[in-house]
Amino acid sequence: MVVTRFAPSPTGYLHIGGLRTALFSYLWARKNGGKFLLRIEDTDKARNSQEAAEAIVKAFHWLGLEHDGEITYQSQRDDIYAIYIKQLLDSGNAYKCYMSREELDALRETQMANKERTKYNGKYRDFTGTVPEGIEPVIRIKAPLSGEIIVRDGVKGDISFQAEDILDDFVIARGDGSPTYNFVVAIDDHLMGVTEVIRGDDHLSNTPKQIVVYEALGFDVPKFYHVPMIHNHEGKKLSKRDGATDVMAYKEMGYTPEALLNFLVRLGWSHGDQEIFSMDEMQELFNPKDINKSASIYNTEKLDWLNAHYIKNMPNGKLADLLEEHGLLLASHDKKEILLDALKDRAKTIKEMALLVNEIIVAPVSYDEKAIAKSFKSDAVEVLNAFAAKIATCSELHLPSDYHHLMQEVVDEMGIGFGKIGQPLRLALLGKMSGPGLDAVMAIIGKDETIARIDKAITAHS
RNA sequence: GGCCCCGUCGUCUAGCGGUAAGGAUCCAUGGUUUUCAUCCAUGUUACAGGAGUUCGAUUCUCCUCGGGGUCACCA
Repeated sequence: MVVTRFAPSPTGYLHIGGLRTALFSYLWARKNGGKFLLRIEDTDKARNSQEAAEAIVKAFHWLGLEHDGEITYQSQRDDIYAIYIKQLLDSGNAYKCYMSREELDALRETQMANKERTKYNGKYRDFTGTVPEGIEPVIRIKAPLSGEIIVRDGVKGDISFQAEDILDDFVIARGDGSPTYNFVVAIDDHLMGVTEVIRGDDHLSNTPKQIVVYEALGFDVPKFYHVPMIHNHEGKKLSKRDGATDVMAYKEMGYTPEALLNFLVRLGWSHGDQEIFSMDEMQELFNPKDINKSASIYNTEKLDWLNAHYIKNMPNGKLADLLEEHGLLLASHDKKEILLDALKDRAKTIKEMALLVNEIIVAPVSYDEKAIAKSFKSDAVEVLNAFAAKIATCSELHLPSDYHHLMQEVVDEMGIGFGKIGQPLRLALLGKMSGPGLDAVMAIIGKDETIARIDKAITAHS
């Protein structure tokens, strides 16, 4: 059974980087018929973990990712951690350290002055004398002082660390008794039955410490996959400014879950040349062994393209629902299908599409002056009047093709090219020179509105 | 600074000793379209540098350079 987990610290929302590791973990669990667990790393009790968890679950829900089982809150597991602290103390794998903050600071300063690595000096490791008064001791684990620690990483390969380079007897419980990160991670992953840890490679250098904990407790070490970071345009860690914002902001901006997930799954992972992945395909094809070793740069050009792709291929009913979330009520519009068909391959986001819809159903309040000067001369008025007169006499006008036939008739009768009617008509209906097919526009707004807009434009420019 | 990781078009990436270094995006051009967008076609652009190993290196090794991560009683 493959068990993965997503273990965010409660910053209050889920961002792009976190979402990607969550997605990878989710896909790998689903592919193997395993479990995808959620744990909130809130050993720092100052923050409201409940709120953070809700925000993350909400984002997962929007994207269609569901975690299995109950959410684990580290802040509620102190009694569990206490058992393991005691176990290590009893077995002699950990000890109380009475060094004061001042003494520790002084030690560091000396080491820095001597250009040495800053590390705890092991003063209380095998201490037998009398203990200082008035100090709440921290608990330190006895880490190996020499030798090699190998992290077997599924992405990067085997990585070797020398204990003397990176380890010291690090703190596993603070003076107030609360446990620290590297300690609880190992315990929780073990207790939750996590078999594969997929996380950002900023955790790579923590891993040897966690391995020390696993081994001190006699736990099996899980399989690790450290996925490279996502960088911003400057090549630095992603910050709020450049994309590490709340994932839900992408919903606000009009991106679809399909596009966002597809975009993220291809950031750092690939399956040959394939670009488009449905959720089913992702679950079928994802394998962490195909994750890249190098960091990637966050750039939304491809996200825009993917979003446009998914909008283009979306059933109209679903599209209407999404538009409704952006404040556009289309349910009662009798020409909804024509409208959506005319616009769905023109928008990069749902939000943009909502704007495009409004550009059609709301009459223009101004006209492109340059285009008016060029294409709205007296002969154009004549053509428009002829066309308006023609549609006024027709009673059954519903489809784009109905309007197209009438435009064709006018063109034929007057012996002119299509451009002679198209350009002025477009200006009259939309106020500008771009937009969807005019026959569709007219079918959407209807005969009366078409005539009204033609009259209005002629009045305004004669 | 110590330790660790990384280095193919601007960007996302394929490649796993022999390729005209492929795809996607972006950009440009052409076609389609009454317009714009879509769509289709075409095109510009990449193996960080230097030594090895080898008949042959983008691919393997080492060095340099460059970038990133991490060094807490934060997670």
